[in-house]
Amino acid sequence: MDKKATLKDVAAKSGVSYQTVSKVLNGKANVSAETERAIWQAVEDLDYRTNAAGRNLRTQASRLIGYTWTPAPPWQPNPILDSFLSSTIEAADAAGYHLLLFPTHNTDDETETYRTLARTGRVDGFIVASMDYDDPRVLLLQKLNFPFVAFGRANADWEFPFVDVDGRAGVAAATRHLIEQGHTRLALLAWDGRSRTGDARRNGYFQAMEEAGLSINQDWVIQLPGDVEAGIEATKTLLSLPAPQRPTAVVTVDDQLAIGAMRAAQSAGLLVGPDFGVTGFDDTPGIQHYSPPLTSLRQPLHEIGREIVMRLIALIEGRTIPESIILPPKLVVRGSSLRSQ
Amino acid sequence: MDKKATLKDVAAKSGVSYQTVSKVLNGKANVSAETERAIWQAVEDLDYRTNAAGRNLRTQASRLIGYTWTPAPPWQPNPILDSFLSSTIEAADAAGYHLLLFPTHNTDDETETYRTLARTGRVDGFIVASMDYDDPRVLLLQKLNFPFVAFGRANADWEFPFVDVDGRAGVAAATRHLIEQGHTRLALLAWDGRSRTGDARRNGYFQAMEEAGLSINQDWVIQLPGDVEAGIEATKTLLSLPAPQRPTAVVTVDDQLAIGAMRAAQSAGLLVGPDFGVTGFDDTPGIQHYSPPLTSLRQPLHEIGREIVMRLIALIEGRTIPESIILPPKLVVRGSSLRSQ
DNA sequence: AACGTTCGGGCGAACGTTCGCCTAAAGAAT
DNA sequence: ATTCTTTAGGCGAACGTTCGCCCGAACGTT
Repeated sequence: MDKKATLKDVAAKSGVSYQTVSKVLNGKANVSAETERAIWQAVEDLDYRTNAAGRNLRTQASRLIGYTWTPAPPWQPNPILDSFLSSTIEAADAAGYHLLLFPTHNTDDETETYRTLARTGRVDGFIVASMDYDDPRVLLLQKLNFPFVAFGRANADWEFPFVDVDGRAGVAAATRHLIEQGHTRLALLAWDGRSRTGDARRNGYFQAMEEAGLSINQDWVIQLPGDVEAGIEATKTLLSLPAPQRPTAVVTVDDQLAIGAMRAAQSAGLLVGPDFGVTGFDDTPGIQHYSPPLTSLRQPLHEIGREIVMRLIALIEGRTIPESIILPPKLVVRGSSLRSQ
Repeated sequence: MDKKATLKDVAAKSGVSYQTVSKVLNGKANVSAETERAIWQAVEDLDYRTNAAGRNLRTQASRLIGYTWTPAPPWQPNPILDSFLSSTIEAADAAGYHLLLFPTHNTDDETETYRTLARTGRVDGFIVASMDYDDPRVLLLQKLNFPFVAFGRANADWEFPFVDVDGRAGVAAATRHLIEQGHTRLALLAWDGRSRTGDARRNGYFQAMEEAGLSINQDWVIQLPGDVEAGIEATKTLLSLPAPQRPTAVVTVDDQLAIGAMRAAQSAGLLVGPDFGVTGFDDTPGIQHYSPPLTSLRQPLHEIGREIVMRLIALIEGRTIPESIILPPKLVVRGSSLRSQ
């Protein structure tokens, strides 16, 4: 590495003190036009750039935002990573921040990494995703009084800034859509375990069913892990019900489950769409090329990233932060849910 | 934010000078067992963590690695991002480094961001991906004498540390596999434009065809953008050839093209696999659930991430760096390339 | 008794900024 | 002619580390 020019080098070259150079560069100066020109000239000649470590030390800020996510197994697509990261990075960049990625050590205490990053001043704030009830990260960051914005919510009575997607409204829309297609016997594939996101999506189904005056068969609501295999198994079970109780469509809370449902229905000789309706959640890139293309709910990831970053930076910089928001997903209708193709 | 304990606080509490505390924490001390205990006790009591800005300034290092990628359009899956990032982060973390993500501004000079990040000392080195011939980033970083390791190669006569995947061997294996399935008329869908990666993959096809003594029809080699729509169009063209010159299988250089090929073949009433063989490249997560599941080439992303990071950190820390390596992708055979299902 | 040696730890300095306060000179106002 | 105000920029200090050098005391050696 070549050594870099410092403020002192620029100062020496332009004949002022280095503190004055600093002021000029930060627009806080009170200097003659001539001096200013000389300084900028020297900056250019030396290709001077403010040293990040020096600035960080002095300002007690890193201009870094921490983010982590739980990587999917290699055979499972991550429906949102690319879009979410790129919109986040872009928004952060516009405000002079960068994103720092850190790993999730599932071995030990999962909050330890957050604590270290916070206390060492490595990052100025966190984007906390994959939220869950009683999320220990929220507890920790609140105790540390450290800036963060969540993607999603936790316990109903916890207060913290967040941006969330209205999973209930989304799944309700999908359910209504299937009902409009003429289905009356609709099953639900939802996640097992309790999570706020899972509860919301499940409730969307209940809400839409109730509003349509449709009864819900206990056997139609299946809780399972969110992967294709589980979706296949569950759908097989559904299709083995006696004909009058057999559902003609299935609403799912993620695309993996929906893919499983499609595969199982197809193995059973059903035509997905006309015979058996399926909807997913996330609009995972690529599902438009499945046969049939999968109807799904698309989260406004670009907006989510922007809104999260905007709030977080306001929080970091001590400005007042806009109210938390809940954004609606968009139902993208494709062949898997259409009776007539 | 609560204020954090510094070395001086720890020193005051344990009755030594703060410099001594620093030495103990870094294992360079020469102190009595008793003093050492007292210091560690104070560290624990105060929950002291080394301040990153202070250390960075003093050591002239950020312990940050820069990475950027070109985001895919939202409807296109990114086949490698999740796996590559997580393996990279993990490897970096193990060595005490973090990953800094920065955006690609396609508006202005694309190297400007690299230059700034390097000269401000924001990062200690780069992972440079999406390599191409005459890549200006390589030129810049070499001029700056700044540490980087590339994922992929550029011009044949350029020398720099890299980790690459043997695209030629991969596509050759896919081609041979189709030949073994009994195909003799094989087409190739390859990227237009020149890129080292594209050339390598294309050459894999030529190599395998030649080795098998099969002749190549000019019409069978199509250069096109790497997306599904282009794949569909190109395959339609192939299928409209007079029967004797019509290919019975197509080798592609990425999964998007392969998906396009499958769709076009299916629209033409062909059974993909038995009637028409297709292979892709990247083993994009999710393609195992297409109908039929797509045969593809899987890059050893976990190993790639590890090897890149290992080299980069060696470079940064001035250690001797292992030779660059070229890793083989693995052919994952699925229904799209099998004659008998 | 004078001399080295090791042990245990102190101390000054520097990394590159930013920030608040100070001041010399010049011009304006009384 | 004196005072007041602005203009233009200097200066000291501090952010929290790490590193090399120094030094006193204790100990053992001729």
